[in-house]
Amino acid sequence: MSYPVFAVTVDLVVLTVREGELQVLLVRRGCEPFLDRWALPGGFVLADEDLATAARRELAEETGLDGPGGHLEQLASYGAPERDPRGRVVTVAYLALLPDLPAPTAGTDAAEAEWRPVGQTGLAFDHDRILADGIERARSKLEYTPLAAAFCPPEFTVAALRQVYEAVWGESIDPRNFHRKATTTPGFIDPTGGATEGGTGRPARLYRRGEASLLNPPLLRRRLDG
Amino acid sequence: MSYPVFAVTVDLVVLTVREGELQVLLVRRGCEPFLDRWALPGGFVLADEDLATAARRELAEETGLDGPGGHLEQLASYGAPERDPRGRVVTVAYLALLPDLPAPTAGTDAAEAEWRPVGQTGLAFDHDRILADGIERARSKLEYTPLAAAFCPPEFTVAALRQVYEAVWGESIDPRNFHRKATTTPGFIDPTGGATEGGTGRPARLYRRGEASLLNPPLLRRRLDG
DNA sequence: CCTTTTCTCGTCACCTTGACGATAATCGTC
DNA sequence: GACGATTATCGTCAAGGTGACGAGAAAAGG
Repeated sequence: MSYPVFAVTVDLVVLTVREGELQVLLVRRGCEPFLDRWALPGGFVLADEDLATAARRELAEETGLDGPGGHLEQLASYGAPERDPRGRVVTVAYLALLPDLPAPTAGTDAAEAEWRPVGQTGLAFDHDRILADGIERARSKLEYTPLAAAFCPPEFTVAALRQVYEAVWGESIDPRNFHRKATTTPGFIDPTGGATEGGTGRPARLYRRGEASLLNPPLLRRRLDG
Repeated sequence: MSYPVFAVTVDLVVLTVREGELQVLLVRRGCEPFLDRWALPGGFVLADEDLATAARRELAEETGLDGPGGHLEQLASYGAPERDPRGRVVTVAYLALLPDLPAPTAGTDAAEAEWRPVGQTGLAFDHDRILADGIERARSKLEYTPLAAAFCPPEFTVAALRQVYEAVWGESIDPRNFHRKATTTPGFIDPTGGATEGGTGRPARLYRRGEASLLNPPLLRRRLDG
């Protein structure tokens, strides 16, 4: 039995909240095809490597990060016959949510890598589509899981968490209602006992990410229509 | 630049509601590896074929069905290095939701294909895991989308729709509250004007699947805990 | 005609949410 | 040190959704 031969890559939709907006990590391609075009970071899966392992390796290579912070999950796979002019390539896209930590793209290779506001189009291959799918997944995940905390440092305030929601969803949220929701939904966030110092206004209590995997009840964004 | 060589397959988690319970289409393997073991139906992606096209082709081959009824979506990809002893194979799993139509597995090839209650384990490869992921996806989809109608024939009653929910979720639902929810959520179901005849009890109105892609508000199952 | 069955509609208490007022705790300035 | 600005936190209230459950409507069968 013979069967077609494929190459398999992983591509990463790495999202963070910087400067009050949702941004994505993009690299400028240094070789053909799509030379000099912006693209999602990614690379080939090695011969003896699991898909998730390849995704973690690429993420570490591009960002220098690896630790327990943030979140990485499989997004979807894309395998249209003509998506890569070099041949038959199937890519498994992963979605990463990272806090806005100091090391901005201070990794290693990846010609130039930069944080760019989402909404930029004209990416290489079918990466416009993959990015759009990743953003929608992130927006949806914030509704049903406590993963917004993956965008925050280990300890954060309710206001910081709210600003994540506002940046990812692109809509403003009432601070008082959000505070009630965040502090009363079981397993969403846990108080550390500490508080912020030195800022303007009343000091805010600090929280850690809660242990729940699902928000119950969920925190739904406003839907315009069905 | 050289890179590892892969084979790519699609595997299908085909679910239906039969005899009041959730069932999955399984085939008995006719060749090594895992000879005679139950497995999800699937096959290799052809040289010039898109992933979704391959999934639709396999679905048609195994079930004989193809029409507009039902629902097919990508589930996830699985590519552990040792998941197939023949070599490096990445599989893209698809989830199909089908009504319980007459032609039960009356397709073509696929040595023996049968509807089996979900919950059966001991499948070939990593298909236990894929099946579990598919079931969880289906349960979740029923919460946020009108896709339960994909398990029903084109025209159906509210009671039939409720029985789909009960079978997929494995819990009983109050018929009166479900009726209110199904008939008042915009875009969930649309009345055809017709009604059932000849059954026992009061005739039930018939409905078609609504045009909404998302239930708003969603229809959440009971969660034991976060 | 009466019972059984199932569909459909109502009622009521409870909870969650959106809108928004009020208080608390800090900083900067005078 | 008093005062206003700023932000965090807590309360209040009405509207809407949900769970629990009663009751009528419309058929079949004896």
